[in-house]
Amino acid sequence: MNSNKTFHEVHQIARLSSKVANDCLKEYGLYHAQWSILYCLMKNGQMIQTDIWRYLNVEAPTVTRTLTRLEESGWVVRKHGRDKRERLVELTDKAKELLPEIEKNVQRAEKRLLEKLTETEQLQLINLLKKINS
Amino acid sequence: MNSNKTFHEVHQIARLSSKVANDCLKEYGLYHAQWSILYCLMKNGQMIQTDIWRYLNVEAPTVTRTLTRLEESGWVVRKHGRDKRERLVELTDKAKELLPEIEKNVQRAEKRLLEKLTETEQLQLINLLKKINS
DNA sequence: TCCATTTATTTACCTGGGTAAATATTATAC
DNA sequence: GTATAATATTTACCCAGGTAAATAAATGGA
Repeated sequence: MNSNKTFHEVHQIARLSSKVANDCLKEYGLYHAQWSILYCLMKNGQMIQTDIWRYLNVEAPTVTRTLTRLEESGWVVRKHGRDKRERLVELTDKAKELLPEIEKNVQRAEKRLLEKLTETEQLQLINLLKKINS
Repeated sequence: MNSNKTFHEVHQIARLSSKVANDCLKEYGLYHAQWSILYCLMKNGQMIQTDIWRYLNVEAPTVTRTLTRLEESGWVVRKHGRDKRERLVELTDKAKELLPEIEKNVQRAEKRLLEKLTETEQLQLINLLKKINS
């Protein structure tokens, strides 16, 4: 009985979350899915596309499309590696310069998203989500 | 510090959630957003579109598009009311007949989504999500 | 060596979220 | 009564998720 409407509540929070994220990224011309890839590259350095979509847990075509946009807007470059099937993705200088500032903005936005919860509840939430996704 | 990566975790659970929902709706030719509207109509009876998007907390054009698909596939009908701006939406006989069975399927899918959590944790999660969305 | 299989990426097409602007109708103020 | 404002819906166009199938390159086995 208690699982009734789970989909609905998850759906609601997901839309709210991407709205808040998109909002704080707007001034940089970025969207939340683009940010998630840039964040990934900032923490891991050069990656091939397969690394990215496996880490983010999305499908390969989704990453292809988003990377195309990120390349067009000058946030990443893609090179061919020794294995010519792979594409090596890395941040541009513009990205390396701006990302730390953007990260701070995103962290503030995350705080706003959770501001109705106490510190304890915030920790509980993250842990429950991680447990489901594990 | 604890709010770091909230967007990421929420995003993950959201995709998992819609995947599980779509999967259990596949045999009826439905998608999760379509189900959410049908569920809404099943509980509330005839509604106008504004009632639907305000309840689901999405934008009007999103509901317009999804209703068009639901009408094409024979789940709902739309009529004009006394106020000619409004469109009254209601379930077809096919929908009324199948929805109770579909609801049971969806409830089972919701249980699968949460199966890694204890009963207590499931309640905690729903309550935390509701609190954020309130 | 050569053919079959695997792997990495892309293309085409579907659903579903958003915003901005257009349309049609109703409500309101003067 | 008529012009203006508000309301309900739609249209056009973004971004982002998915699947299925195509392409290209590398790997492996006979």
